[in-house]
Amino acid sequence: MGQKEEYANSELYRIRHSTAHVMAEAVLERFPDAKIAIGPAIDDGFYYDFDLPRPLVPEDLEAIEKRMRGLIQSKESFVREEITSEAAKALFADQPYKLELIEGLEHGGVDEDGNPTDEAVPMSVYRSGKFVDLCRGPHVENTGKINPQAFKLLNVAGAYWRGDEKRPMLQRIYGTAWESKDQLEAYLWKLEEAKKRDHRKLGKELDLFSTNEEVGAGLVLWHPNGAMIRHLIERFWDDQHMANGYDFVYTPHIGKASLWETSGHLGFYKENMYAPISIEEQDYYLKPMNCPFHLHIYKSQLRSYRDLPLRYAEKGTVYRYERSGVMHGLMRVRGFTQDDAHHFCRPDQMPDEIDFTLEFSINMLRAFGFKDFHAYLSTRPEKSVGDPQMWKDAEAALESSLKRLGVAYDVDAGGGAFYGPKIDLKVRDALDREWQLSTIQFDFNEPDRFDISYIGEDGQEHRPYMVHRALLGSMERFFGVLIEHYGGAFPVWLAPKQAVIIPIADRHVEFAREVAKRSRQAGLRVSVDERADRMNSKIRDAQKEKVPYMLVIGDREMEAGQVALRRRSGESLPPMSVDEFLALAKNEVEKRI
RNA sequence: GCCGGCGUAGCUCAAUGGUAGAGCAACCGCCUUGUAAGCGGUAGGUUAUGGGUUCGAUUCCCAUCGUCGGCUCCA
Repeated sequence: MGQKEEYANSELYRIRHSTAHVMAEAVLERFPDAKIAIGPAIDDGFYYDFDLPRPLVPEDLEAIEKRMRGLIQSKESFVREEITSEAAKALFADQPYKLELIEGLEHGGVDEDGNPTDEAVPMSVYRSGKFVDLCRGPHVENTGKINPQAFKLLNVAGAYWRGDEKRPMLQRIYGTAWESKDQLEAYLWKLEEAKKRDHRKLGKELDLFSTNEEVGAGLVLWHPNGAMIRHLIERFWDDQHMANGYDFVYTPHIGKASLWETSGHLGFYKENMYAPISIEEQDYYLKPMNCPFHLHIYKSQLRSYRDLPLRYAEKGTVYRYERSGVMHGLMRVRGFTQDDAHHFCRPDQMPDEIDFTLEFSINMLRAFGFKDFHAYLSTRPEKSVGDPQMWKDAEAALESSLKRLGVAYDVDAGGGAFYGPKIDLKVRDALDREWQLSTIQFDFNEPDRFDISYIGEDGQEHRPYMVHRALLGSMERFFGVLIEHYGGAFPVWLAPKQAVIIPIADRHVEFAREVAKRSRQAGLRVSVDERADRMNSKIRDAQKEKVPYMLVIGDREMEAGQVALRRRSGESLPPMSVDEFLALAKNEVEKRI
């Protein structure tokens, strides 16, 4: 959070906030009847929300941007003025959104950034040129401090007034602003890079997955290449779980209404569930979660304290009704497979169990090339179920595990689910973007609802702790993140095709097939490009497919019984024997590079 | 769900109120090739779907589906 404050006090923050004001001034010139809402600085830029007489088009943005440059040239000073609420109301008499903000400030309430404030705040306005805005500041001295070569308006989007979907929809203009032209260009370059790595684009180019209008939105078809990667991920996942004390379970995709009544989902999660399927006068629901089934497996027999901890793992496919506008490639879908598990343990085992789970989670993610983690610890909200002491113990266990493992974390006080505190783990990818993957959540609700217990040393029934956890999150989302992290150039151990063997002329095909056969026997996924094309063209195609190894075979290699290895990096290695190549590949597969 | 945009061949894109065109890919043929595109040919589209306006719609309008940028949501 220190970082946040640092940013809020930086010159860059002032530049961005000031650029937002200049933009609002330009918009008001163009649309004198515009109603202005709020316009803060954000990470990488700024925005301003407007209520306008018509939708903005790209030409508007160009014109506004041009006018902004003019306003910047005139070096208008930003002048701060303290003001009474009466004066403010008079000043903004025809600006209903500002009036609402003023009222909010009068009573405490919500400030410009949407953060609650407890007490009346002194009101201030900032003037620059003809524009005056209710604003806490700070700003740069004058608009000339904004580098006209270092800002850009990016796009227009809808945004609810005050983020409330029951309030009016405004038009939000997003922009970015920097101190220098170079910084702006670096930022725009990063956006371009991100576009190139977009998993939806790469998914098509590398033939990894698709969705289909007729199948339905948010329902993913895994093509052979994507499915191979998923299989390899799952195989690794299975091995790790087997080696770490998990039991595998399988459970159905639907369950009777009564199951979801018991679990409580029909009470608090129904709007995210698919409508029921009715048969023999019973309603069945597609499962949005796996836990009720796992709870029944737990309940299927009497449990002793000696049986615990129990860890039930399942790559469970769930279906959730996501509103139509929220779907996004593989990141947000309606049908997805969670790498789910539920742990049941005694209170005395609980801290160790959390330690184990967090460490296991981090090790799992590390295996896929993620190095930077950031955790969010969410604690008890106002409305919650369960014994407050259990909450405290659980929160303490989560926090001490984070500390022990040295994971950087923020505390989201009161941000937990009503049924228990949790840790969410975010990873940072190759482009410094954060993605939420793992989650470790206590549940103080379902054990009660299903009335699960174990017999303790004392011969009495006790309620176990229950923890939900997903390490990768879901196969879909994890795959999406992985695609973007590697930019489609998967490490050798995950590459759907690890090597393409490229015979230069037809007379080399036979030897190429021999090399392919030996490679397959050694466990590699290879193919021979037997097309009647030039070697150059075959290399080009293999590069585009991002195949890690290209083995070129011509007269020289055939005579010497060797292969010429070209890596997708462009690096060409001196000719080597097939065995040498296989040893090299084996080594890189094992190292997971 | 909401605001706005988009939907033309497998892919990337072009064009028009008078029933659509290119490159790549595919297929066929020639070439037998040395580290990112050899040459020629063939085939491929009810312009997302359903309505409407019009003499005529792929183009204009409406709805639906899908999708993109956001918002809200993601117990």
